[in-house]
Amino acid sequence: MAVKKALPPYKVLYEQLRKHITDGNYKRGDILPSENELCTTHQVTRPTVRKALDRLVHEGYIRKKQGKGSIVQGQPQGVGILSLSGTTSAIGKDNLETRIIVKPTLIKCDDAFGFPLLDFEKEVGCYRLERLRIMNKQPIFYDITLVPNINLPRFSSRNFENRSLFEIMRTSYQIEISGGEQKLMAITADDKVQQYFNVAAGHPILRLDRKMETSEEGFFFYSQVYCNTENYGLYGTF
Amino acid sequence: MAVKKALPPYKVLYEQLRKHITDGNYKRGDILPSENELCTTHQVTRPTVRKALDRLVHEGYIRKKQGKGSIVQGQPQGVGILSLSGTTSAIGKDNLETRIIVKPTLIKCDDAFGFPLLDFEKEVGCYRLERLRIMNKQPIFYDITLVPNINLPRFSSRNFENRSLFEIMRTSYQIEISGGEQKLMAITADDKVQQYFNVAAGHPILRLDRKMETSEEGFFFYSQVYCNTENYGLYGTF
DNA sequence: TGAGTGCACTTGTATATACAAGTTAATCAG
DNA sequence: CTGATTAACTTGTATATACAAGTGCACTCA
Repeated sequence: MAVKKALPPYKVLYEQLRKHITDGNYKRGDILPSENELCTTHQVTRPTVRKALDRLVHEGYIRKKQGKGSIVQGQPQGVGILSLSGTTSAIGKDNLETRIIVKPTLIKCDDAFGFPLLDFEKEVGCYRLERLRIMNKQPIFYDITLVPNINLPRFSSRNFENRSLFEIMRTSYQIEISGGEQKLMAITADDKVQQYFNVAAGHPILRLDRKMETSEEGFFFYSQVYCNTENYGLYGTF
Repeated sequence: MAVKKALPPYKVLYEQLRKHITDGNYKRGDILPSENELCTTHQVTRPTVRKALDRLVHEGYIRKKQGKGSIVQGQPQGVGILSLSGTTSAIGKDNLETRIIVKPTLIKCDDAFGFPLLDFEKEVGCYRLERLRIMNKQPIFYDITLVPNINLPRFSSRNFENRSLFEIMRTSYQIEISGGEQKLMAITADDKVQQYFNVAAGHPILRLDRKMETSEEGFFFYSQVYCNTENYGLYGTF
């Protein structure tokens, strides 16, 4: 039970380099130590080093160039669709305000925005919360989130204002989002959305239904995001 | 100029296996020949075979299970945003028809759907083509593509019907899409789009502006995709 | 018969080595 | 001083080999 299996060397190296990048020890544009250097400093052979680097490349942390080296790219952006790109170029994070419309409430449901729920998820129920994200006094996102009621201590009483769910999951529960599925569509605003976004009837809205996979085997959560892309498009890299 | 560089063995094997999967010779659930078998049949060593398989895993064509083998997953869904998920679950590829509306034409432009063009791209001009993708007799995508006029032999005369640009790039020019940026928004159909999609005025449309990076240093291409998501949502994994 | 053991097969990880190919900077000839 | 060559680096690809670890089936023994 909970046997702490030693990480293979290539994963150790991967985690270490990754941390250096996310911590900012290596900045965008920096060149990582060469593969041979990493070999000697970590006492492994080149294929092992390359395996770690391959992973960093794949995830967008670094870029490699033959004859040159491994160039740090920085934090990969837009795993899925996360960041915003506005007509005004520079938008501080400070201008993004998050308001809770409906506090986390335990409900029973059979389906999460088109994604079928597992039997045990139906059984334990899900926390449901609604939030509105406002940028420069303008509502941009309205989202509904469903989180299955597995053992997440004090979940319903946590403060979700101005903190992303992803961040809470990671810092409070050591759960990371490892991937997911999403479905996108353009719709016209219904009454509720019209009101939240303060737009006219028939206004085009982007809707995003997502199922998030996590590092916790068998734990998923779900969200439905409505986005007013009139002034701010959804931006992402892939 | 245009030296036909021989593909390295691992890429040859990758292409071959990939083709077998996309052609349906290997179906979902099938087990690929074991790594050692592939070694003998292709006269390469295991690391080489594994490199090809790693790539297929990464792209979602196969899944590997230690002690068992390589299990075919089928067509990968949504590298970036590509595939479709309809209300009807099973949609054969056969039902997706691609029609060229405007054949590749060399034009000069300063800007590609919001992405600034490099100086040399402005100088050499771009091929522009327009396509309409039709599924079950219903137009789903309308896209405009801009490809800078670098040396791509016979580009303008190639057949783009029912073949993705990505595929042509890969097989004819050994150019792979390594990533990119995209911007998403919901809009209402303008006159042209209304006509192509045969929808009413004010119909919500999803617009996707993309800049594609390639394995060829400094070579990008651009597309603007209009999507009628009324019956088929855009589906992707991340 | 039935449960358990072991073997043969699979993929996972790692070493050691070799050469090809691209980049950069120093060196040398003019 | 300028320009071409060279040498020393970098990553890319490939071989050959070894053992660990997970899976599944056939065989054995109670």
